Amino acid sequence: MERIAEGEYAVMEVLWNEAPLTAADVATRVPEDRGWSLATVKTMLSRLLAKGVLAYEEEGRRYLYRPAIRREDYVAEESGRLIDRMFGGRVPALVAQLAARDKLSPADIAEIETLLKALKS
Amino acid sequence: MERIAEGEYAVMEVLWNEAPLTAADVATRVPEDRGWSLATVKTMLSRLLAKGVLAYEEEGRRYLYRPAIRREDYVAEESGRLIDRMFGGRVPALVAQLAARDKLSPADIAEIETLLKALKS
DNA sequence: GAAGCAGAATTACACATGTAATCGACAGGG
DNA sequence: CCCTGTCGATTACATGTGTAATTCTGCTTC
Repeated sequence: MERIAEGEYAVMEVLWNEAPLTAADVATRVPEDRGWSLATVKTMLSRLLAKGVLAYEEEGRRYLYRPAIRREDYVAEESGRLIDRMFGGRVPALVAQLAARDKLSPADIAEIETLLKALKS
Repeated sequence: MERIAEGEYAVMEVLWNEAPLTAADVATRVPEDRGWSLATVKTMLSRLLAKGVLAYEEEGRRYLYRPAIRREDYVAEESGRLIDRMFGGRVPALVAQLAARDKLSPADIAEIETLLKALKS
């Protein structure tokens, strides 16, 4: 699966939330703070098509875009990459790091514990 | 803190493991599979200096390079970025994803549980 | 039917990154 | 003293990315 750049990812997010959409619709749904013009969004869409992570169907003269890959799959790949690179593939090392940085609220801890408990049965 | 590109990161890894080192020494320690020439390694070193994430001291005519940022800090920043982008900042969502993908061995689970238990006291 | 508008396609351009080669300075061996 | 190897510094060049503007083409509206 081709790599998706940071900006492109924002477009994918939109389409993972709602699809199919026209280019114009995607543009209105991209987070405000990107400050993108419609032209920029169209560039992103083309590049994502070229990467094969989006598909489209023609609706009259317009395209309706939709994701061609599943969000879970991409997210899994990216997180795997990070865990491999930064933690030698060891998930516990990641969790230890988060713990050391106080990134885990008591609620997070409880939630994770419940998750893990369920896994063991 | 400036962003470190994938390739540059490999150089940082070397120096986080052992520092200070000369450019030549870094080159020999970069993973084989990169297939980098010494020139490439030198480019990386310059760019990392420019980004302020490396420092050096002169030893005669050579530089001895050493990290100017701590590995933990950088790793924390990067993992935070990924968790924010892909999991809405929710660590349990990340763990759930890993679980759903069978990325957690029984040993991992046990290790994480121990970790979390320690946190609560 | 001409003019404009709305889509996608094409082109643009600067900065980042991967991957070097080349340059200019100097140190050490003959 | 000069040659050569070794440094860092500078330059190179293709591809990716952010961020558009421009072009081409066909539908709509006078």
